[in-house]
Amino acid sequence: MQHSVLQIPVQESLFVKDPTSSVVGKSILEHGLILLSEIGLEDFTFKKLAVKISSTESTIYRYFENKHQFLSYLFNFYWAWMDLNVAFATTNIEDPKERLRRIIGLITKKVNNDVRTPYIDEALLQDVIALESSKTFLSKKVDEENQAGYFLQYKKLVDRISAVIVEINPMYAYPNALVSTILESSFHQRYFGNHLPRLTNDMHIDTRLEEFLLDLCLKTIA
Amino acid sequence: MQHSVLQIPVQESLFVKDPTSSVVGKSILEHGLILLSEIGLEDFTFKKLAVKISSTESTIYRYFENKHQFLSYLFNFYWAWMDLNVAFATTNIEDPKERLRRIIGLITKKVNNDVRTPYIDEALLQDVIALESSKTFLSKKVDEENQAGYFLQYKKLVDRISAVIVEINPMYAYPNALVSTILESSFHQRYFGNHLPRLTNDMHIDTRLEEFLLDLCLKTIA
DNA sequence: TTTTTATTGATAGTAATACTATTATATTTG
DNA sequence: CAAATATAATAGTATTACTATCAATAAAAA
Repeated sequence: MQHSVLQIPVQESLFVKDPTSSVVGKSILEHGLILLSEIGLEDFTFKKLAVKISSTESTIYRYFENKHQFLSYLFNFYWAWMDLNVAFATTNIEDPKERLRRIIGLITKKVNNDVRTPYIDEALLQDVIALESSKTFLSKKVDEENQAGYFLQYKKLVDRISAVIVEINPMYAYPNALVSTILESSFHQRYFGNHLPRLTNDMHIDTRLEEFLLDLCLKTIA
Repeated sequence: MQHSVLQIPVQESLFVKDPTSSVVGKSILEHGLILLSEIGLEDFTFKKLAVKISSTESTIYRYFENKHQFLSYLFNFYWAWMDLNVAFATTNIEDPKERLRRIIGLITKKVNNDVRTPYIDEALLQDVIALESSKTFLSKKVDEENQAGYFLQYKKLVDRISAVIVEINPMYAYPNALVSTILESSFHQRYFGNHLPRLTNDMHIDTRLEEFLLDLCLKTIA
């Protein structure tokens, strides 16, 4: 019996050749993610990945222009997947405050591997995105990459959550700013909790992070 | 007549040889900052900087281990300088809310070059830190660098502002988290305003950014 | 099933990066 | 003035970030 497979759509501008279209491509995704989580973007090279999957650099270059594009692919995958989860978790919930509560629950809690997406381990992906995602947009090439659609999925999610905020308080002037602030903060506060504890207040437990952001959000738009 | 010179203290772990102790060192700081602002950290190399200041790579390596350490030096300089400004702007102000207001004014508004610090142009530095600062701590070497004191000045400022929050509301559970969130947000929201406007709400004008963060802050700790 | 086409692996090569080492020449300090 | 120190010039290495070529092989079309 085969379980259902989740197809996460990623822009064509984020790859040279669709990695999901072949066995090597899927291997690049799977082991590229693992390698990234192990050594970080700075030390990550296509050469090392090639050795790991018993292939060659030139093959990997046929799928991705460079490691930055590879990271951006994962970035989009993550947010597309999260957007799907958010959409699912909020359908048929009348009360917008309850929807916001569920959304903040989703973005603050540690995720588990989604078995419906083979070759991508979401638990690993979340760690990688927490550490590396800011590097996708903090670059001199933002405008060019933005034009190419590198940040579409992230923007879509921000829009979706902003809409909930507007529903709760149509007069609030900064819904998108608030949403992108809590999304960034969610990653950074957890990271600070693990590495720079003086910059936060004991964020080891998911529920504290959730309480911090939910409280901040509700009070701000009240 | 000589105007006063501000000495900004930077940890010894952030350089090999103190760049303020020599003419070449100061030139490295001054033109390194300019070059960074022009081409960004990814394309920045000591070779390019050496050419720019008519010196050599080996000379620059005698001051900084690598470009990451150079960035961290600037990161600390910026926050030490900002901490000084915050301290100055809040002395003799009784009301903690007024102090918070002034602090948020300081961190959200565009800074001008401080003539008391030769060879460092704070206006440029702010732009560079906005774009690159996250890269100082989002790395696999955080713990090691944290141990070495790479983030001391940032932590000091967060503590100082947190103390004000605690004064306003001693019961608020997340003062440090709130402060690091607004500091990060301040940079990112302005950046989004310039490059990814869909992630924010018209943050071109300093006063809007200020209003957004002050409102968020005051309501959260109310 | 054969031919065509596309994909991969193997190999080679280039320019740039991120350094380290050596030495002659300046410059500063005692 | 001598001694110590800092710099510039030069050279060199390992790695990175690619690009190019081509033979072997797998997949698709005829």
